Amino acid sequence: MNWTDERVEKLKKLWSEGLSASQIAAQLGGVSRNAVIGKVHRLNLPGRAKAGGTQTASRPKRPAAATPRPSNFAARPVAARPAARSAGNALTKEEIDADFDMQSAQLPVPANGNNGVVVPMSRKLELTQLTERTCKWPIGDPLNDDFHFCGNESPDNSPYCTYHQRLAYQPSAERRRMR
DNA sequence: CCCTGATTCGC
DNA sequence: GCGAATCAGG
Repeated sequence: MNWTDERVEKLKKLWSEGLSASQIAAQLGGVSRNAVIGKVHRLNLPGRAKAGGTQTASRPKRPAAATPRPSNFAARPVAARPAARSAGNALTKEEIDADFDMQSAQLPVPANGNNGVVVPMSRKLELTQLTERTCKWPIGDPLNDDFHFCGNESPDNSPYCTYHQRLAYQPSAERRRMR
């Protein structure tokens, strides 16, 4: 992926809006957060420096000049993220609509802290802190300001935690029978 | 451990 | 110029 004018422009925009480097990288697609940060520096964009000026006491700069990286280093898989998230929001409208529908039908189950089932405790995550490992189950009205995501840990690459996974993947037939 | 940005330096 | 590796901090 190369830095086209459009991509640079978007980078500037998102960075100025305060999004984190990893979030920007996710939206641009095809780049790591390191790439974003590196680019930000090269563009001389204002970083997120600590005001005041104490920066960070003694920083030994870079320790070793001796073979930091082995030459037989194989590139990491990096998230094989096909940039499924186009531009704008992390979740497409379709995804939100579908999730929201299921939520309306099933969520009202109370947590009553007991036994093994139940995990309806959310971490009230903001959209900007969702990662590959956080449950992306939406909670609340997206139009409301108390809207957030579950955010509990989800196994491997699953978009949902184990609790919401079951709700999400129930065939509508079974759902109806349960109800 | 998760995340954040900052820096260095081989490519 | 690019960005992975690394560092430093929350």
